[in-house]
Amino acid sequence: MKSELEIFREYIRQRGLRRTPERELILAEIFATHEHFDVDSLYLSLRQKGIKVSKASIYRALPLFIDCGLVREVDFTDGHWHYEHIYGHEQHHHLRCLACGEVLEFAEPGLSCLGLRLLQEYGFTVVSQHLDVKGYCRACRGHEAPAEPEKETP
Amino acid sequence: MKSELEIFREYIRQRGLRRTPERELILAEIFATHEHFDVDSLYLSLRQKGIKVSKASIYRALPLFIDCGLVREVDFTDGHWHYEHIYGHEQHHHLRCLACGEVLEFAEPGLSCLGLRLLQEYGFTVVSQHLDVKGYCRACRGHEAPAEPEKETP
DNA sequence: GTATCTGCAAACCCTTTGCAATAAG
DNA sequence: CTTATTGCAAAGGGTTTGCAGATAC
Repeated sequence: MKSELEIFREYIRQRGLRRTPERELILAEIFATHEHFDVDSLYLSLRQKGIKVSKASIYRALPLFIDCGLVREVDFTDGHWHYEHIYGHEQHHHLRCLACGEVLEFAEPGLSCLGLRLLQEYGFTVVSQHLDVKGYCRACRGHEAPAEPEKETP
Repeated sequence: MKSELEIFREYIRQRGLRRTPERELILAEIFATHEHFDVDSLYLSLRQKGIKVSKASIYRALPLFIDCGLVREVDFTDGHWHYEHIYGHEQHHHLRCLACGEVLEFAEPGLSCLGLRLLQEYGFTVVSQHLDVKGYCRACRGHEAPAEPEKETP
């Protein structure tokens, strides 16, 4: 299996873009980080390692990583984007606790045939699918009651 | 079945908030509108009817509607939030065309038992779940090829 | 009467962009 | 050499907030 760096260099070459240390340092940091990140946390963790890259460069590099399928936008809950690296990571979805903000990942194999169904039924070609579940995690359950019980058909 | 206005008034009363014409006009407009909206379109459609409500009031009213389960945030694709009214509307998910931006709705009954599974497996109490699918609609299919074919396990 | 709500405009904050200097190919 | 990229700082744009006046209750 190719490394993320190889994937990225191939993408860069194909597009006639330029291989720069900044982009590769940012990419390395993204894949060194355990999970979700945002621009600010990424910027800070680079700085803490003594790597000086401007936020502008991070903002300009992210669309490239997304475009070549290494990274995806996850959510926009706090008024800014959160991202995660997806290459080499099982397809998964997210549980977000409304009380503590914790994010859990889970798999939903039942969705594997959804793409085919959407193609047949709507002529829609699926590129990505993500299930976003909000609620209360085990620790917060009871402490903070949900406003309304979930209903399938209100 | 209670009307959205009744739901909202009950919510307002319970919280000791105040029933104002502005909030109810905004709510009425949201439910008069066919589907998805954003703050700007809502503001403009109110204005076109000669209803003067400030954007600040809209921004301050939306969290209330969301909190009482009448409205939900849908996505943040264009750099700002989009919303939809959900009360009295079948639970559904979204297909977003990456080429033309069109949004289709579809049902996924297979997810109806997900809540129970997440509760058993993770102790997670589901409040809401939304499946966000990106890809290319029938009209755009072929015109603009997806960057990477979808893979279940990369 | 008192506390909430509205409208206005300014403040906020994340993100984008213009520009000159730098560096990749 | 030519053109993409970087860093800086300023601009952008949706959202939030402070404040004075209006208004529910």
